[in-house]
Amino acid sequence: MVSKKIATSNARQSLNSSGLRFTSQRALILNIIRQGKGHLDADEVYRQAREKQPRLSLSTVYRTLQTLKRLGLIEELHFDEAHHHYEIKPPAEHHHLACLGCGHVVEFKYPLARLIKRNVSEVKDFEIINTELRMDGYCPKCRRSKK
Amino acid sequence: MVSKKIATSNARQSLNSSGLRFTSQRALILNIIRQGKGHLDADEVYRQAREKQPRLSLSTVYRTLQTLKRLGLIEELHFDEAHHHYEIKPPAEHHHLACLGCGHVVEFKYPLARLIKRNVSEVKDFEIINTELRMDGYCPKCRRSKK
DNA sequence: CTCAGTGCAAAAGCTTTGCATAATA
DNA sequence: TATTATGCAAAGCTTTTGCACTGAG
Repeated sequence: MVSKKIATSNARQSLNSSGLRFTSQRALILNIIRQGKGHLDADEVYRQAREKQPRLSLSTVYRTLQTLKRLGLIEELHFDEAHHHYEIKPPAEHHHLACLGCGHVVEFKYPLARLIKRNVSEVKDFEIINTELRMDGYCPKCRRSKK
Repeated sequence: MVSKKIATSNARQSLNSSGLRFTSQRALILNIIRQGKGHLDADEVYRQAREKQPRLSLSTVYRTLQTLKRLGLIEELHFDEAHHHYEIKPPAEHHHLACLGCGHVVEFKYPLARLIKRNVSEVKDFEIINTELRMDGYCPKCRRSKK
């Protein structure tokens, strides 16, 4: 996979230029999130990571997630549940719709921040850093079998 | 306060018609959330509730929050932090913009669900139950004093 | 009178932290 | 070699649960 090597060297640069170190653990965790279908929580990252590095610890996962988040390499999402989810920070603003029936998560792009900033007076003078839209509902399949 | 008595009897009806009971604890907790400026987390509700009912327990707060949420009387919000926030469920769809500098939260109304459902093909066939938009950024004041 | 709700205490997640050891720059 | 990062174990928070007792309907 060509893009993986490029992405890895980008991550190395991001880390080094912040005075941080590029370790095998950080590379592994980043790759897991990059390839992760859907959105992974810390424990899922941990489980997948241990398949490659059995001695890796859960604390390292948590610390790495925070580091990567701080560097802007990944994004932290807040679902309904009690824990956080992570995904690679995408170039375009995008959002999430989760089915309450089957748990399936649909992603879609939509330039909301721009729209809101233009149309909502309370927001006009803010500098928007981050935008997260989360919707819940029922997908067609689950809607049918709901009752 | 006139509206309080009305709201209380509404809550009583909501509870009773679901086979649930209207207790002093539930009334108290609901009133605290109703009058709460901003968005309260479970512990803040607990602290305020104990001023009136010192023997009230934290478990009751959690159980009541879930009950009220299930009844649609309050809404659960997911901020950046590790715990949830609650507010009275407003009639119109509204959203939140939090300043990363001073923590101030601005609320604004905007009919997003309708808009998204109309404009995003991936969403068209879903039955939307809940929509939450959260944005972070810097308010004019904090933006100035940021550097 | 009956069953749902409460208080208390204990347990169960998820996440963070202290410290000695290992590894990067 | 000088720090930064890791692993391990322990602690910290938020939230949930079991059970006997209380109280609303």
